[in-house]
Amino acid sequence: MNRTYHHGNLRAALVEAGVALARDGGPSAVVLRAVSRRAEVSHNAAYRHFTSHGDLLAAVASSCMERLGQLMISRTAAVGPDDPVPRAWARLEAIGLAYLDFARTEPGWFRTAFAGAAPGTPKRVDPHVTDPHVTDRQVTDPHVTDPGADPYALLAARLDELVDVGAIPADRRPGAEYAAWSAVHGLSSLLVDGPLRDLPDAEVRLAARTVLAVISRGL
Amino acid sequence: MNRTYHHGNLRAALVEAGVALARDGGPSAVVLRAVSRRAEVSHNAAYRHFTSHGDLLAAVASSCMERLGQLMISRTAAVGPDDPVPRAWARLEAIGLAYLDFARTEPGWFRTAFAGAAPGTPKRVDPHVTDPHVTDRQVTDPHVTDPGADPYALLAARLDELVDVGAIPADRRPGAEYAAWSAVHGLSSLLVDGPLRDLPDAEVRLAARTVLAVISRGL
DNA sequence: TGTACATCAGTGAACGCGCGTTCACTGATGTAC
DNA sequence: TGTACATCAGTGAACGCGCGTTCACTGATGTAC
Repeated sequence: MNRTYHHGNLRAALVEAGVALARDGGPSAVVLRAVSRRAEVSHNAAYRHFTSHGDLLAAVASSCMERLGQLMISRTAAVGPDDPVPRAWARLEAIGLAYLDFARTEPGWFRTAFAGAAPGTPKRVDPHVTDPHVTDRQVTDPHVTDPGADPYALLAARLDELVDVGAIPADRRPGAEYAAWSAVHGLSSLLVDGPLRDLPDAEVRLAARTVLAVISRGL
Repeated sequence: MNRTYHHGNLRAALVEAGVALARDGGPSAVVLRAVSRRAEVSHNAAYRHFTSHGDLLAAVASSCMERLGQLMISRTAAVGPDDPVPRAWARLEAIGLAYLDFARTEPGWFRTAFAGAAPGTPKRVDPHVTDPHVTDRQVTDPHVTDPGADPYALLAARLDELVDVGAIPADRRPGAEYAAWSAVHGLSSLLVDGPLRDLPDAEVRLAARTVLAVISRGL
């Protein structure tokens, strides 16, 4: 980070500052003036790189989402090379646990990742898009810089693997991502933000175990 | 609502006004001054009935939570009187669908119901409480006026029923509420607030069906 | 039944706050010749 | 290599805004005698 009058990479520095603020305070801490302050820049400099506060927040949210994806990737890679079937199950469980751990250890980032599109700034998904590079069901944020770290895609890959190795019948595959994602995301939300906020650790472990077991069994 | 200088029931009127605002705008629309305006009262009158804005918001959130519970109750009651086992399953599914429908048709209320305790105003749950009237695992808001309309308790009752009629083995009961609640809450959140916000209706139906099927099968 | 008085439940004005955004500006950079 | 100049990326001051909260107040109500 050079210290000339022209910053050099202010956009990235602002996102980084926003991520740091989001870590403790969640999305509401990503305040334009506070972010600028932290980046040691006047509070209107951000307008050279973002059209509005919401635009900046969306970029910060994408970065948080990517961090979640990175954790999922590293946990998947750490799963030992068993037989294909138990391995595929273990890898699914690994991304589920990564998701839960991310939510629990970085609640600010977790909340920010899913607060990217405020009401009034809906994230449009046009189902009739014809661009061949756009997959059939694109739900991720286009600003995520590493498309390989998209949590949704990572989940879909695990489910495909389960079908490929014959662990689950192919006719169970449609909609399976909704079930798996909902269960893990729901527990995360209830624990981070919701009425299970103060659940004792032992209960949290029981909840995590049960959720993952019910999903595996149910698929 | 009498129109004397002394309102008579301003507390209830403020909560009602807050609920009306939350319906369109979610929790962030429950602004102390806006609520007072809607109740046609000066904007500091609320301090006769609530200690702070957060206190008012919590009361509004409880009311929203109660509405969710009421819908779950009425849907449960509408389930036909089959044999005990399919009936118990149908009743579980009914509360799950009620939850999803509530989230989809009243997103403002749904978001407000779960926004009651903002970070900084944690809802304390003391696991060592000795009051015999407090159940073992109290997670609900003490301000809910109808304790019978507590969504968590309603879910627990359905799961107990499933065990009672022999639909699921008793050793599957512990933690089952986490799995069922997480899955349904997670899908609701992803659809209302999250990346599945713009999912086409057909996909929403597939998602709902899959989530409920996976949970039933997994239990 | 009438009156004095304490208490309750509202009012109206004002406070300081941090926010997002806009404006006219200026210093730094890159390019054409 | 040097210079003129357009463009880029910052600055500093100011804007209006609605917010939660506090203050001194006053009209309405209920109670004791």
